[in-house]
Amino acid sequence: MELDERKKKILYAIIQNYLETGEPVGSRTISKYTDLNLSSATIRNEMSDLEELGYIIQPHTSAGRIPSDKGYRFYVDTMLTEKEREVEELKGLLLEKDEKMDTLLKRVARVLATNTNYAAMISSPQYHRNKLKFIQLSRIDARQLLAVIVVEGNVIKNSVINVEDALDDETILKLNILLNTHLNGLTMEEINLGMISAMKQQAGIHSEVIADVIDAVAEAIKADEDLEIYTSGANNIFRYPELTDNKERASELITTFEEKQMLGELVQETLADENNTGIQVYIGDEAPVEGMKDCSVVTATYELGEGMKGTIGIIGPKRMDYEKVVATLKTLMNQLDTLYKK
Amino acid sequence: MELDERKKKILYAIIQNYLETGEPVGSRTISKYTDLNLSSATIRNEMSDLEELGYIIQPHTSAGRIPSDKGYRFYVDTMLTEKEREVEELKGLLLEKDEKMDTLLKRVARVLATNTNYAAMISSPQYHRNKLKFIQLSRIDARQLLAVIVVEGNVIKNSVINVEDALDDETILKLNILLNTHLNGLTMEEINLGMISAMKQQAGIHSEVIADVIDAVAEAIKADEDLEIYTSGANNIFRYPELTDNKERASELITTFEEKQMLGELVQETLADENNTGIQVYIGDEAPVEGMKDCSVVTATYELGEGMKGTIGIIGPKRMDYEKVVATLKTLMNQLDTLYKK
DNA sequence: TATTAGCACTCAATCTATTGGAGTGCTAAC
DNA sequence: GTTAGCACTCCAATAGATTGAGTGCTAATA
Repeated sequence: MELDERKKKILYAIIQNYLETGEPVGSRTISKYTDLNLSSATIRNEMSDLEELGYIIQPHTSAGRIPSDKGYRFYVDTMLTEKEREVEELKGLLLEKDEKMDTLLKRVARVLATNTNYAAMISSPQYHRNKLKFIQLSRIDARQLLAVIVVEGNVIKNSVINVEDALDDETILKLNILLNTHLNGLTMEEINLGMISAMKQQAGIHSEVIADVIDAVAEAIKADEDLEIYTSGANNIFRYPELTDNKERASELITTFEEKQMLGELVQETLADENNTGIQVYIGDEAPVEGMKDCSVVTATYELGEGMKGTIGIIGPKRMDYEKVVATLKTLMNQLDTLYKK
Repeated sequence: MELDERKKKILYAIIQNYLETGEPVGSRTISKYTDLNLSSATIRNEMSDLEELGYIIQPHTSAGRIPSDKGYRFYVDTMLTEKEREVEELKGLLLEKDEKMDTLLKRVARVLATNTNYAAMISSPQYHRNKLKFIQLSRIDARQLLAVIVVEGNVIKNSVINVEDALDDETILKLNILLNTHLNGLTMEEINLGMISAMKQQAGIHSEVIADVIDAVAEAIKADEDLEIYTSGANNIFRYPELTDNKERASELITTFEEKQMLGELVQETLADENNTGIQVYIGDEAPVEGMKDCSVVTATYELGEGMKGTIGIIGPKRMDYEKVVATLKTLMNQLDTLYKK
């Protein structure tokens, strides 16, 4: 048995109705709502077929039908290809270039959450492909050095290095030159261990101290450790009884938002997806995050200049307003894009 | 009518029983549990008095009694003065000096939450009294300067400054000297506007550019904006039906944990309390945070070296195990103290 | 005078029918 | 292939009935 055109229409109508009401939908409703001009009995037959095909589910005998994950998948796929709802206005978002990265991201998360009434997350941009722009060691103390590393896009990292023997100004100057000549202009990936050991050799005399220093610098350079994730609107899950009626589940969800590492997987997966059409939808089990089996997740990859990629995600119930969410995300991406071009 | 010794004993017993069970406690229970050897009828009379005095409440006729906020207050006060439960072990906390501040604080929050089964928060230490240790401007680009500010205790702040006209190395050197001679060794509070304008004057020639630079430095120095607050265990509220049965309230609480600014007030209030015995208990309305009317909050001020003060808080239901929480907090403070002394 | 036993009363919580209605599946007719 | 009709199912809501923990009051007791 295949999905003919009529079945598709009916399935679409069922899901749309369910998204609106959150209640199981019966044959009579569809018979009246759609312009198919079919009696409820006919719809019933078709629904029976759709259930057999796995697109819809009956919570119990004598109840209407609700979409299965497969059904949602059908809906999302056809929706994304066929419809192109004009982009909505994003309320309350004013982006300014000078804003600091973290406050900007926090604000974006909040605006997304309040505009959609779902939970929102946003990851700080990863800058793997970016070039090292500036390295500097300074002495702040007899026994302490400060390493400042600046990457293109003005991402800055600091690291305090404890040294056993005091270094004189000249040594520090030499080290600075050594570091900059070797490393400047390189991307994170181009810096390898061989290079570092070569530098250690060149540094020669103070090898003990210098090894420490270079190690610390290498440590500071490692990018992946500062994948920051900001969330907002976790409280929105309380709007959807199917997510909060079971307290275990609710607690699990809240934990996921609070202990953000788990969301990290979502970020990785979204970024990894190469044939990236921009927006991805995970329904139920499809999401790579434990404890989101009852949710749907819509993610998007944003870009703030070359190589500065991050992930945005909206987490809500399966019956979320996919159209609106997708439209909202698209608006946002546009805004972030213009922001960078300014 | 006053609280005689017997009434106190009964009240104490009622509250303790309620803390254990979470159920309204009746006269018969008290009659059996305590060693007062009084019949339930007598207890009833006493309870009637206690209710009149406002220490306990009857949720409805023919129900047992539960403590009022005033009752809790009595309990906490007598408990804190009389009992000194030996300090419990804190499971899973290994503090190391070299750990970065933010990961340290996150871990402390998590350990507190898992040890107590309540929600925990911890604020980054405020360093008002700390001295400026090191300031440096560097050029990272024709049009961009990087300001690095280090404060005693190795708190580091960066700020990228855009300048219209390129500065030559000499100017930057001069600026560095100017900044360091004027500001080094000063506390945040000792730096005032008069001083800054004096510096602007001295800088003289490049006044336009220099004004920008000094403004940016002043901006970066402002301490209050980086009051970071870390939370953990928000999900624990689901353990206590009285906090989550009403979804509105639950949602409000979760929001408070997620949007951490509100917790900031708690931090301010705790730090402000001068006659600080170390640990404070807020019951219901007493807490300065909206949306915690059904909660109790236990806060403590920790100190990591002179002037580096921060706030720890445990948020749970009113019927929390105050003794355990207080003991746990005390252990923690000890550990933080030893950590600093190392 | 303080304490207690005894009893009537109250009220939330729990259980048990009972009912109404939304919805289905099936069959027979169109 | 479509539809009307009907018996059937099952949830959800409602209304009693029942239970039990707990109270307040009174009268007896130490």
